[in-house]
Amino acid sequence: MRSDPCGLLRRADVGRTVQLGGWVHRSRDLGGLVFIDLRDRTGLLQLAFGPAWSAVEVQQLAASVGVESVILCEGEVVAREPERVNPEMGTGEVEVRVTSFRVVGPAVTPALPVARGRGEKMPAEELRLRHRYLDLRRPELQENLVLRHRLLQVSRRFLTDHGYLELETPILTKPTPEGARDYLVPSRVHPGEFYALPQSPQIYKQLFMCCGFDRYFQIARCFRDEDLRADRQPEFTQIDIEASFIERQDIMTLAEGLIGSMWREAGHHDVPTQFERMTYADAMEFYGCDRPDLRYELRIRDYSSVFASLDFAVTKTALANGARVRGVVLPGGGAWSRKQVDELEALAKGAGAGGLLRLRKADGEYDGPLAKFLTDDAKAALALNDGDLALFVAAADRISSPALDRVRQECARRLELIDDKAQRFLWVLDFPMFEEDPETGALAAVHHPFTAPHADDMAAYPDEPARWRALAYDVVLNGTELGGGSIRTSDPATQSRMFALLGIGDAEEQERRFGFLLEGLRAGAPPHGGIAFGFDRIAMLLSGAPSLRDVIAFPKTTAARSLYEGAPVAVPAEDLAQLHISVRESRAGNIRE
RNA sequence: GGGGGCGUAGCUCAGUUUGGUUAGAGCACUCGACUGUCACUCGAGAGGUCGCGGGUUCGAGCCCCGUCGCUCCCGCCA
Repeated sequence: MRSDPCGLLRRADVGRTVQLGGWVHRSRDLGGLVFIDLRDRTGLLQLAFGPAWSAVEVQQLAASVGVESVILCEGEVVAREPERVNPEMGTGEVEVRVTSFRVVGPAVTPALPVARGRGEKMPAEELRLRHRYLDLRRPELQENLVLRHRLLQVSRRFLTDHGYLELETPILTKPTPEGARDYLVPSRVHPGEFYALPQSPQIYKQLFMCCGFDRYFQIARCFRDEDLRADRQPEFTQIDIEASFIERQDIMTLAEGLIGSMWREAGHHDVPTQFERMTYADAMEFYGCDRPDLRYELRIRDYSSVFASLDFAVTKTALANGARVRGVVLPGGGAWSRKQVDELEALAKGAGAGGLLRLRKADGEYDGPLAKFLTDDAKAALALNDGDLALFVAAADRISSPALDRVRQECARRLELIDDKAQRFLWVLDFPMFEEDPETGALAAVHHPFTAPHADDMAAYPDEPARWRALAYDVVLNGTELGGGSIRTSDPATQSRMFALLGIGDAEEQERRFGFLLEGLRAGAPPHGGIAFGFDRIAMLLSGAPSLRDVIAFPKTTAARSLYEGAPVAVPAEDLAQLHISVRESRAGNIRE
């Protein structure tokens, strides 16, 4: 039916008679001559129709066929004369003079354009999703999905070559009370009981290790019933990895290799073989967040000692209460208007800070509420240059870190400090094992409850689990988390203790909720650990797409709906009855489960 | 759960500031002309529940209230 994909014909094919099939991308009817740009996933090709080589019926058909119709044709590949070469087309040196032509899939007028003119804006997201069968025809989205395919293949190849087995885990699993909300699936055979869709294959992959599979990976679909974002879908794909008889370093080396292979596949050949490393403590101290963007500095510094000597009420009180005064110095920020700095303060307040203390230096003079309190020693310690703006937050670290994080991100953007060509990969290491709820003091796992703490921390502070660091690691690129993992607790007694520290002290409850993991560990567990990568996010970064929706064929809207098929939907009462589910009406009168 | 933006022709938008005749443009579509175009060009035509509902008014695309949808962000995402 087809001798060639249309986008691959080149000068070397001149003289061949070819059979082609594809979609009418655009057409130009010049009266005596007709041109059609034929499209398939390999690209565009110009078909030419003229009285010298096309029969009258063929010319008439070509002139009347609508865009997006599917056609089959036959013709001869001819070279274009030099002045008629189209350098923007891969096939621009040739065209096909069509001798026979058939419309096999006539198309109604498309609801939104597939072929866009230069500078023409994209249709609204809602329409693109509703008419996804057209949107996915656009070369940009086709390229994204083709890249996605290549990234999956190169990952499978890399991991397979390193001895990893691709093993599958169930989609119908057990609800997990911690973490994100589960998608629940009612059981028909067991009235009132529910499966959950997996948030991740975590426990299964650890059991694989207990079973001796030694090295596992899976391109795993995961589900979380939380609110969406541009970079968050309820259903997403992760590259999930676990290995036995390994240490943290082994997983990090493997991950660096895997990332390198994906980045090379996407055309980036300058990925370092070893990524930079930073402890969580340093990341929080100097960047205010656990996934710093190293493309710019604007480091946060501790100015507590400078302020300790100043008779300034705000900072004095804060310091007396055990807080610190931390801040950033912004070269050139002194030129910003009052309003522009107010906007920064709004960001800091949005992150929980009471406000931002401002200090500006211009022509050797200091300006701001602090200025008249500054001693010569303080001025020397601050070391401001003319044109600098310094912004301080006097608060506990858990307030000042996120506040200064947002401020410095916005300032880096304003000061155009971000080199968008740079790729700064970073390992963030030694996350705390637990975080303490500031009100209740209750512990929650920072990574997850199966992560192993540093053995020496447990030994040094046996009764202060809040001080334990975890053998966890995140890999970060330019401020975006690509993946994260940890060495797991393989000793069942330690695992049991972790559950107890997280408030699940009751042995029976532990067995009920995590029994099948604990049993697996008790049956002989090797030391093991792993990592998982957010694959959609990686595909988004490598394709340059602005949204996860542009690298997922059929994504959900931010309200978690599919607009093309119209899911979710209400189901007939008899179907619900089979599932032993009754539905009550919400205030708005809409049906809700 | 909260906040911001958007919703006008098939698509992208103008019109909303200050309510006032028959709501416009470009692209797409239909018809016509055209033998080297490649965002072809030129001429003509058709195409509207101004998201939806209610209110104010002599009169609403425009003002008010509500609601729905899309989107961005906060919360949330072990």
